[in-house]
Amino acid sequence: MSDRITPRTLKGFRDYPPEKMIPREQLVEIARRVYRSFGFRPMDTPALEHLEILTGKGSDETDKQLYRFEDHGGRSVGLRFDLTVPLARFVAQHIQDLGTPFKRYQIANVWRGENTQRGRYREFMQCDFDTIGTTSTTADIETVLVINALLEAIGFEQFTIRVNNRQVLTGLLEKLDLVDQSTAVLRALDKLPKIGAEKVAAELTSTAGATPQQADAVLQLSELTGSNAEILAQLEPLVADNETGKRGLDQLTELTEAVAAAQVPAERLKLDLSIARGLDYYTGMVVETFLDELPGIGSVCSGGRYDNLAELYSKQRHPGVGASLGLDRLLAALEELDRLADIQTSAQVFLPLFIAKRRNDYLHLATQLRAAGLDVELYPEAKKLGKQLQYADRRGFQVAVIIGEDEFAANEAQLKNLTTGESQTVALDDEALALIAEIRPLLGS
RNA sequence: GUGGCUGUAGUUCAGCUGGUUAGAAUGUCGGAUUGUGAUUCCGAAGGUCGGGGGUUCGAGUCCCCUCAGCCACCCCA
Repeated sequence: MSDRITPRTLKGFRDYPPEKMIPREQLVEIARRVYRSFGFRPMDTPALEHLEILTGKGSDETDKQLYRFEDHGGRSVGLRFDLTVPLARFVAQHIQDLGTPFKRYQIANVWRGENTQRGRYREFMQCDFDTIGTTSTTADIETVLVINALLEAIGFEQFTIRVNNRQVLTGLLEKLDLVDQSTAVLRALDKLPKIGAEKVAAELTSTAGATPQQADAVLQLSELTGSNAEILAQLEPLVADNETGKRGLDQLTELTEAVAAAQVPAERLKLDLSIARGLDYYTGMVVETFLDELPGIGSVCSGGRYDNLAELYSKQRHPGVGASLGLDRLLAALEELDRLADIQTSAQVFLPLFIAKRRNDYLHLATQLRAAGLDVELYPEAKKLGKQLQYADRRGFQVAVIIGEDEFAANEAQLKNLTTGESQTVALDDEALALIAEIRPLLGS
């Protein structure tokens, strides 16, 4: 019997026991609700795609991380490593039927064979929302509003949405004749908060081939500080003689005004010209979101505008804008801030199986309560009442409905508030209406 | 992918320079208490010391490989 297989999971892949899954499902539920409230519609794509769909982009980095293999029919296939590439394929294939603007959300797992760290796994969930087929700045603005609504709905009040516009940087690079090196410049700039201006300047000269003067010129953008209005004012002379840069400035101005008009507290939106985002397909607005209480955890919601989503798969141009909620980071943050309620049950109402012979009566009552919209768990064994209540207590049930022979005889139920320990006696009519009415107020919060 | 740290009951950890049947706390289960849940008391189960190989009279302890976790680089959610 020693040749039994050791139970284990692959590196970077995780099991989700109920105590992890319950807050996870709650977050996903919140995200869905917020996305829908802005009119985004659900969609999904297969986990597995033809390899050339995924490798099309050709970046070495994604190529290294891609899970790839041959399927049973000898096809080369790969697991999706993000939701953007499958969206591009989907749009190229179906946009005629969908019409534009196409607003979608997609919450699904993706896989990357990279090295693991806390909060970084090989299988993880992305919660993306995008608006495809419009270049309107209104869609950019709405993206910021969705991020704000998302974090509010999760229960955060202190967070900062940092916004930049790629065209500002692109304009500057045009002036400096560095456009060809934009990817290297972006990656260097992205490290600014981590390694500091000096090292970024060094990387700009070594990797991006900039002269020290050019590096300084690029870095001066990120040194602009002050209120949003002050930053915009300082930016104006820097982009004055470049069309691209001016467009970026105009869009940023429009965005700050619109977001304020939409009642987002002013301190939450911060123009930050050092926000770069390493991905080179962004062409307009870029956005990252930080929790003020835990800035070190990184951006919990990031995205931006891209000019041509499906260029690899279609002759048509499909501009779009969107962002992705970092579910795992957010869960890690909530855990660290001790904001995860210790709920280990799906139901709130606990029904002990007190008298074994009365099982069918309990089942009947549970059915009545469920019909009234209450979630009820009936204990499956007629163990001692103390044990059953202990089970309910440990799992975070809010109320227990206790009915023994005395109560059955008197047509009563004992309604116990498991949080306070108090009990009350409630008459048990044929439809349990009085009981239902008494349970409801106990399930607040 | 590169480099560093770590790995002992479900969980958090003890285990001195290698030395007989690997401990504690907590949790789990049972009982004291066959009608009331975080208290108390009693009892039980639970470990091939991550896995494999080697050195040794003897390895949880030393060496090698491997797997997993964490950290940095890289990249990013």
